[in-house]
Amino acid sequence: MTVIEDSTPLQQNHLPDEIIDRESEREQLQKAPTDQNLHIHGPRGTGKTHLIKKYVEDIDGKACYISCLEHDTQYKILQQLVSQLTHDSIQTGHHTSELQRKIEEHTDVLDFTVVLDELDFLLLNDGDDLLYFLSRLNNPPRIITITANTEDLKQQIEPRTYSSLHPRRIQFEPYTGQQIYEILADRASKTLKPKSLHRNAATYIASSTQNAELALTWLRTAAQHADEAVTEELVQEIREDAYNLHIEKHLEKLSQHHRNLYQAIQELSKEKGPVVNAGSIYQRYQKITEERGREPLSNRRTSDYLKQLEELNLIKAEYHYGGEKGKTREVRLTDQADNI
DNA sequence: TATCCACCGGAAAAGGAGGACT
DNA sequence: AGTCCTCCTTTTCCGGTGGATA
Repeated sequence: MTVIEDSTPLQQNHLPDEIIDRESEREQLQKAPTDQNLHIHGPRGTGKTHLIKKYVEDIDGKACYISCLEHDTQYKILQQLVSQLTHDSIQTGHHTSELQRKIEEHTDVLDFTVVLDELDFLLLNDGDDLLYFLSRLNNPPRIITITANTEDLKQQIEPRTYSSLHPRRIQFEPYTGQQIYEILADRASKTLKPKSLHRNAATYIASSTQNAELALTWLRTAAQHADEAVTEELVQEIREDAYNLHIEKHLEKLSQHHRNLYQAIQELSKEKGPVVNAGSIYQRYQKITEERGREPLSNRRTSDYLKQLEELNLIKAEYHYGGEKGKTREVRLTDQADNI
């Protein structure tokens, strides 16, 4: 016995045609002049990527969507751009300027949009070289940047880049409990048998998180476990599972080393309390990695990886520059109490 | 006043994969 | 096939941080 009628709309990457409660943002997006660059900022799970992907579908063919989580250097993004524009794949080994020239050939004759999602991961590695290059072309493409951590691009990039980019900012606020409730109810109506999502269950989820992605993962997990209906008890029962699944989904996109690091923090915070410092994390990470028969990365390298986990909001870190604790950072896991 | 803590984070360098040319 | 180029990933090196302690 299952409560699921049509599992498609429940799946992780499903993009429903209608977006709930993002009317004003959608309007801002559609009404912005097409030569105006945009910077979209908002916490995770507020529908930024979702809305942009729909937008890209609407103006089909004229936009390149690139996630800087996967393509985190200027070079990789240039490769992506060239291969999307020319429809064939580019290997490594080329000169950056050669790729830039190819892109320039396209911009000269074609107006198109470049969407850079998760921009923080590019800025972390390569700074703003790519943004500078794109914005200073003769006939620059329209640039839409999306980030969860950089509210104001001006703080993060060179003044000369900012002045040629000069993006209009579109801010996504966290969903309210009411909105999360509506999203859940809507999704349930499309996927579950009638009346199988209890009102209290949806209310419980909606009062626990403002992150729509997490809320939907939660609903999905509950629906898969449900016999007759998704009840409040069931939703409470699987709370932990749903959250872990949500985390796993993010970690999947990263490397085994990231996962080992995360596990190290998990273990340590279970043993010694929630706050752990970077040194002990590294030691535990080494142990875990060696036990799996792999060579651990250097301390310096994992320091960068920790930063990436932080950017993804999987951990929180507090930096100390000197003082009684020396120069270090204290790390703890982001948990549901943080209302992500 | 010198030294210590504990590790951050920038810079440089090493090693590797792939392309272009001879 | 060999050489030289490119960029990517990772390591190595090291200066720096500011209160606590001797």
